[in-house]
Amino acid sequence: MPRTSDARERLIASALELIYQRSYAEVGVQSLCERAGVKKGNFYYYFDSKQDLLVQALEMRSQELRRMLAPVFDKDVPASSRIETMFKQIYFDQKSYKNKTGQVRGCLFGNLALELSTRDERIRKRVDAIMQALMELVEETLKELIRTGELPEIDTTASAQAVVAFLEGVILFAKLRNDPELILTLAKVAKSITLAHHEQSQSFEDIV
Amino acid sequence: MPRTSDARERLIASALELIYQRSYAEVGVQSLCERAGVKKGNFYYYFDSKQDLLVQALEMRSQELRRMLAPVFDKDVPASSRIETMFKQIYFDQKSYKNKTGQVRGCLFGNLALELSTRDERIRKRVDAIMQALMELVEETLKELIRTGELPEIDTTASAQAVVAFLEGVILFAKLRNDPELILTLAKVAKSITLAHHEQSQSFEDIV
DNA sequence: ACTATAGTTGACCGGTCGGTATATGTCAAT
DNA sequence: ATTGACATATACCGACCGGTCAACTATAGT
Repeated sequence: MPRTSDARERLIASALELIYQRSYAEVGVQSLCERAGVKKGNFYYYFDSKQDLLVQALEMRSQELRRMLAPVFDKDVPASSRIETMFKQIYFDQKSYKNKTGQVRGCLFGNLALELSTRDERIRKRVDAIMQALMELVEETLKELIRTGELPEIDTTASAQAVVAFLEGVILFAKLRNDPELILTLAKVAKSITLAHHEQSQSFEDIV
Repeated sequence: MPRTSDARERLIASALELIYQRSYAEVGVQSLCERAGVKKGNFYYYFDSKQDLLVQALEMRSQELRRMLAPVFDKDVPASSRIETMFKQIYFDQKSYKNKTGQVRGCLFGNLALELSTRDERIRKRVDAIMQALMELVEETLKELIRTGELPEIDTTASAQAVVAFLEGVILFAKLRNDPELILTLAKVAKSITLAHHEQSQSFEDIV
């Protein structure tokens, strides 16, 4: 039997929209249903719980992220500009949302990481896995730069971690200031992060 | 007439504890009162609203932060090691909390920045101001390093911004992984961030 | 001892929370 | 035409939400 209802999809879309803009705790099942045009009793036909909906919405959104980042980390874009391009891509994303709604909503995964990491182990693990996947894209890029001699032999895992942490921090500030331009301003700093690890406990003079 | 009750202080302490560990939306006035040993009706004798309590708690916590960071940014610690020392200090803070409770709680201001920036303008402004103050400590450090020739002439405002953004990103990951060691690992990357801005649109080779 | 005020209390408000139970409507394959 | 899965709807649960209020008690300063 074919699916004949898109209520599930509408609920996931509503969850993505509302939880992204507000927060998980602040968005009730009721408002989710209202936005999706679904009666509350019907909600639990499609999802075991509010948490279950979030898990499935997270899956959807992580695929969106993958799709958005695919051209950025594609083989035909030079490795040396991928990370900066990623920052720019995220900048455009945040900016277009601000143009629509007046608000910078930040990174859904970052938002949920801080809201739910200490409260919901299942969500924590999913968000962690998504971040891990992003880090692997960055790490692959770094490895390629080492292969081509554009980067020295550094700890690619730690450096990729640092780049993604910086990205999340930058997005946090963009949300706090409600100013997407900040992402663009700080994007160029990102590449310097990759150079830190092989310098160990060097003083500033040694680097300069 | 002198103050004869510490209920206000107990409520603020409870708010700091509970909101830090859970989130603003998830912690109700009721649970706040239970922890502080105060009846709910009494809560509104001391605070206009739950939001009002958070504002005042934020004030308290920002003073704690200032006190915690004062020795780090003191004149008798060399400017070249202040930023790294700040990371270490925050590492110890997060680690001691994890030893007590089993959880990395992250940065209260970062948590609230992501949870409430789009929802509560008053809180947003307060958190922004606190972040700004931290950035100024970092910026003063950078200026001193330039004065002593340990750093080239860079855009200190943007670099300080980048350092604090990185810090917040690192803390976010520590919370997501529930692993404070991450802060220590990534601390050494911080200094390289300050070197990025005067490199403009340089390629990786130019830096290496 | 009195009194003004600081502090406390419990009952109550309308509304929402996540979740459940159950009856019914819809449609395709047999 | 009947079956059975898909799908929707209504009504309800106890608990909790942030917030209000009038009545009360405890105490410090006189």
